[in-house]
Order: sequence, then structure tokens, then C-alpha cells
Amino acid sequence: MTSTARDAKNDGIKIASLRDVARTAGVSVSTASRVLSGSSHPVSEPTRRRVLEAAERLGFEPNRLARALATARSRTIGVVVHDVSDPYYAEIVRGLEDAAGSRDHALFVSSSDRDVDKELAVMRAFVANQVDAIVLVASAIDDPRYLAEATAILDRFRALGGVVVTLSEHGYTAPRVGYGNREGTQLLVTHLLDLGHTRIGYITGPPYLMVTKARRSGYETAMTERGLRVDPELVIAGDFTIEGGARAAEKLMAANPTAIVAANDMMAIGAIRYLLDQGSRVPDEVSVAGFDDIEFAAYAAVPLTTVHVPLGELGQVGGRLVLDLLEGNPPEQWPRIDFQLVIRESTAPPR
Amino acid sequence: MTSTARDAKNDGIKIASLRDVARTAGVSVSTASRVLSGSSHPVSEPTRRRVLEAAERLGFEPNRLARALATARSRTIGVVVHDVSDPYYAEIVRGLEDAAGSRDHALFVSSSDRDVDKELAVMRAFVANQVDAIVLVASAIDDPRYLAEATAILDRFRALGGVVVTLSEHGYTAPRVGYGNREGTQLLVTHLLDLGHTRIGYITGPPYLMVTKARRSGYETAMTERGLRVDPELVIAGDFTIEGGARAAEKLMAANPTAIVAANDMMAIGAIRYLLDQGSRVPDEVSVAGFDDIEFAAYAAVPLTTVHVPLGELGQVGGRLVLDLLEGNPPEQWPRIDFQLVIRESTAPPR
DNA sequence: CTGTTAGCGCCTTCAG
DNA sequence: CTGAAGGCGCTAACAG
Repeated sequence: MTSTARDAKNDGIKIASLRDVARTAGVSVSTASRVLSGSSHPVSEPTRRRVLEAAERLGFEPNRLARALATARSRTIGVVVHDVSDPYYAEIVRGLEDAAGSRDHALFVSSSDRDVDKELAVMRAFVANQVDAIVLVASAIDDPRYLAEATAILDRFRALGGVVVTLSEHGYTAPRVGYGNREGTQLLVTHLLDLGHTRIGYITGPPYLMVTKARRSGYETAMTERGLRVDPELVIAGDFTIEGGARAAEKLMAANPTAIVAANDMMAIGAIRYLLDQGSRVPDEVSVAGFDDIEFAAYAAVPLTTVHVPLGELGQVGGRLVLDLLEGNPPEQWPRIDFQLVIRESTAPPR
Repeated sequence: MTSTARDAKNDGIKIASLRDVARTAGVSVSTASRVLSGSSHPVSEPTRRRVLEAAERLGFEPNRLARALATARSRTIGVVVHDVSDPYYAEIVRGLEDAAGSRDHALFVSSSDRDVDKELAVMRAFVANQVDAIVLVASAIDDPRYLAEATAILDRFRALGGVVVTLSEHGYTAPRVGYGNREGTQLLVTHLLDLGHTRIGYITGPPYLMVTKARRSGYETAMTERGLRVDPELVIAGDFTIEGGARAAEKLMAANPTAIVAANDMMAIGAIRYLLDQGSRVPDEVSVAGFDDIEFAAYAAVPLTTVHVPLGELGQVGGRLVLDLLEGNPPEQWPRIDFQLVIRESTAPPR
């Protein structure tokens, strides 16, 4: 008596398998497989038709797990983000999803909360689930243990044929879709400089994230390029959240900046809220700018001047890169995404 | 000569399989399996230790696909949303993720763009991927064909042992985590009524979505309860987007409302932006309110009065429901999530 | 307590 | 062009 787990799970109902199709079509399983899996192996027209009919009639759907086990390709991609509910990641994931979906791949998505162990666990889980590729959209945590362990996991994954792609600053070297974290920030700060500001405060991202350094260096470059020293009082660590931005702005105001640029829009939005609540006018009394241009940037209390990064596109390009790599078609060089300065109403000359 | 797809994929490097572990531990595969899969089948302490050691040394990671194939349980959940980049869904997905992750399940996430065929395709893909459960967080599309086909797919899925859970209004009957779409809206509108408004405009969600009806009925109930007729001029269809909210507000203003309530925060934010751009003051000249209380609601141009729905919690509760169901522990009754009226600065008495 | 034996559903040589 | 046979990695009776 054959008894399988499936029997226990369902109530005797079974989904049509390849064998069923083969049987009702009167052919061997191999033949059925060949026509139903889109193999290039030749199959006569009449036979093919019979198989197709049988499959149709039985409502056959190939079991992707079984197929994956047999082919060592799951058509599945693991996406590592810090937090899907953060618009930055949500928009990128959407782009990845579109690219993957259009080429018949499914997406696993997991948030790590920027926690070293959680992030490593997520990667291991993806590997265990036999994903074909891992996309690191989350910036690397700037920690030696993290990098060491991540490298071990990822190198091994790649040695086994897996593809790894990075969409942010990362210590792990892999194909990357880049965009100007540094240059964008520099452009933005220069805009403020051009408006006449000199006391420009900067709210960084979490200190332990690599992207934080990249963006901040843009601020520093812009300042020093104009012969301005970066006053340590004017640089304060944030955490990429709205609340964090508000808190940082509060501290920053002690140094009397005429403008505040935040390492992302969320914090800029928090900063604006704080200033407004304090009775300061934006941008009349202090200018505020962000980075990313998430959808809400344009609808903040004061429409935000920021650096537009086409997040959805970043995801799409990243997804396509992954798929191309999986198909053995590496591009000439890693793609880059263009950013763009978007001037809205939160910045103005100092008074 | 054995030759598998895997050989082609990697370069001869192979990941340790259960067989390898068994061999180096000097036991049978079954024994290795028993200790490594946490089976309840007894295994002697010394043997167990040897297996564990071998596994450790070889860096063994069970292949979840193989395990899934053998057990008919993939520990995988498919999540259907309309658009992950919409904060409403992003926050819910985050909650689902937390619940699933904490019990060792991975999440597939797909956006359907509210397109009937895309949504059906997504479900089929989930089934083909052998997910253990499907979570419909997206409200049903109010279309007979959609319902019919979705029912066919889902019923079959369930007959095979799959679990289906709904987090929104849906014509398909399945375990559901509910929250007061109707009651919440009613509460909100009543608040406006209490402030003295009588000409309250309402921007609905997309007409073809079931959730739209549910929320709107709350508006209608509140109005009629106070003896007010719902003026058709005062109800206009929106699409749940910021832009759509702005457009709807524009049209609505022709009917001279003193307050506008939108079926979600996104549209409310758009409405506020429109009004402000027109030079209307919010709430002095017209009050605006939303629904959901997404994170940005509090940071809109005018902090938004809205109905707070704990989206993350909704996801978590939904996730737990799924897992309990999968483990054969159905709750006494389907869980409900509490909403709450949040009064901020976008509503005030009519002038 | 341990090993042997059958699969799970599909793909892929290898013979014909 | 078709079929038989073996294997992907793991679990689950069934014997001992």
C-alpha cells in the first residue's frame, strides 16, 4: 500500500501529474515531459497534440518544485531588504517583481531590519530554498563579521551556480546596479550652496550602513570644493526614519544651520515636521532637502527638494540584470541608473 | 556516468546532501534524516551526535525543495496584493513576513495591479510553486468572471490541502481577518457630522473593488442616520492614488462640500494638495479626512484626520491565522482588528 | 534504535 | 521520434 504525505494532506484528491497526462495520452512520461516542458527534443506533431490535449483536459500544471529539483533551477529569486514597508524598498521591490514576473520567475522577499544575524539568516533561508539568485537591495551593514559571514554564504552560493546582484553600496563584490549616492548628494548640496547657504547641516543615515558613507561623502565633497570646512556640529547621525529625522533636526538646530539636507526623504520629512511644529518656516527660515524622491516627497508638508532616484526602474533594471545573468548573458558592464535634482518648495536662499 | 543538470550549473562543486552526511557519519540516510529533520522517531544519543557533527562539518543545509516534494509541505506562503509599493500593502506584507518568518516560512509576494488576468495568473503561479497557503490581501475585483475563476483555482487548491486566508473584502469565502471598513468610515463621517458639516463629499475607491462598496456604505449609513440624503453630486469615484484623489477633489468642489472624506489616505493626501494649491485652506475652508492611517498620514501637508487601521498588525494576525490553520489549529472564530478614529489637523467645524 | 525500500514529480541521458 | 531507466534530495512506512 503506497501512502504518501500528500495522501494525508488532501483527502484522496490528487492533482494531475505528468504520469497521468502520459497515461491518458498513451505515451511515455518522457514524451509528455518533452512537450510540456518546452524541450527542444523533437516530438511528432500528432503525439504532441495528443499530449497537449490530455494535459488540457486534466488541468495539468507542472509541479515547479519537482521540476526545480530535477533541473537545479527553481525560477525563484530571493530579495533582501531592510524593511519592505519602507517606501524606498517597496518601490524597488515592485520593479524587481515586474521584471521577474515578466520572465516567469517568482520573488521571495524578506526584511532584515538591518540586523546582522537576521540578514544572514535571510540569506541562508534563500539558499536553502534553492533560489536561483539573491538580490541585495539593502545596503551592507558595515561590520566585519557581517561581511565575512555574508561573503562565505554568498561565495558558496555562487560556486553552486547562484547569481548575486547588488542594488546598493555593499562590501561584497558582485554585479551591481549603481546610482550616484555620492554624486547625487553632491549635486544637491551644491544647489544649496549656489542659493547662498554656507551653514548646511547634514543628517546622515545609520552610521553602520555603507550607503551612509557614500552619501555623506557627497556632502563633504560639495562643501570642501567650495572651500568650506565641514563643521562636525553640522553633521548628525540619523536612522532613515521620519521620527529620527525630526530628532536629528532638533539637535542640529542648536548649530544654527540655514539649511538641512537629510540622507533620505523620510528624515527630511521628519525634519520639516519638526521645524514647522517649532514655528520655523520652511524654506523661509531654513531650507530642507532629502534624497530618493519617494512618492510622498512631493506631498510633504512642504513639497520636498530632493534627488530623484527612479526606484522602480532601479528594481526593474536589477531584475533584468539578474535574469540576464541567469541566462548566461552578462552585460558588457553593470548598469547604472540616473539620478536627477528635483527642486520643489523646501529650498530657497537663506534670508 | 551520472550526469545531472546540477553538474552543468556548477563547476563540479556540490553541496553536501543528506547522503554525504550519512556516509561521513557512518549511518543510513534515514537515520541522518531523522536527526536533521527534527523527527520524533527515536535515535540514540551517540548516533545523533555523530550525525550532527558530520552535518556541521560539511556545512549541511537541507534542500527545502526536496523536503517539500517529499512531505507535500513547502513552508511557503503566497501573498497577493494589488501593488507592493502602495504603503497600505507594504505595511501589511511586512506584518505577514514577520509572522511567517518567525515560524520558518518564506513569502512569495506578487502584485496584480488590480487586473483580473494578472491576479488569476498570480494565484496559479503560487499553486504551481506549491505554496502551502495563499493570502489574499488585495480586495476582490467585483467581476463575475474573476470570482468564478478565482473560486475554481482556490477551491481546487484547498481540496489539495492548501489554506486560503483573506485580509480584505472578498467574494470568495475563506477564513478572514476582518476590520471595520464600513464601521470605521461611519465613525469618521459621524465625526464630521458632529463638527457641524452636512455637505460632506466622498471620494470612493475604484468602483470595481469590493472594498469600495464596504467603505462607502459606511458613509451612506452615517449620512442617512442623521436624516441627510446622500447627494449623488457629493460622491465621486476615485482610484486609491494620490493623483486620483487630487482629480476627484477638483470635481467634487463643484458641489461645494465643506468637508471631503476619501476612501483612503492616499486620495486624501491628493485632495489636500489640490485644495492647498487652489488656495483653499484646510481645514478652515474645507475639512479633509482619509482612511487607513498609513505612516505618512501624520506628515501630510496638513496632518490627516483618518481611521487608524493597524496595518502591520493586520498582517501579523493574518500570518498567524495562516500558520495556525496549516498546523491544523483553527481558531474559534476569525480574528478581527480594531480600528480607531484619529483626529489630527485636517478636520474642523465648517466656517 | 537502525537500515532498507519506495516513492514525491519531473527531467534527461541512453538505447532503440 | 519514442521509451526505459536513473536520479535530483529528502521523508516515511516497514522490517528487523
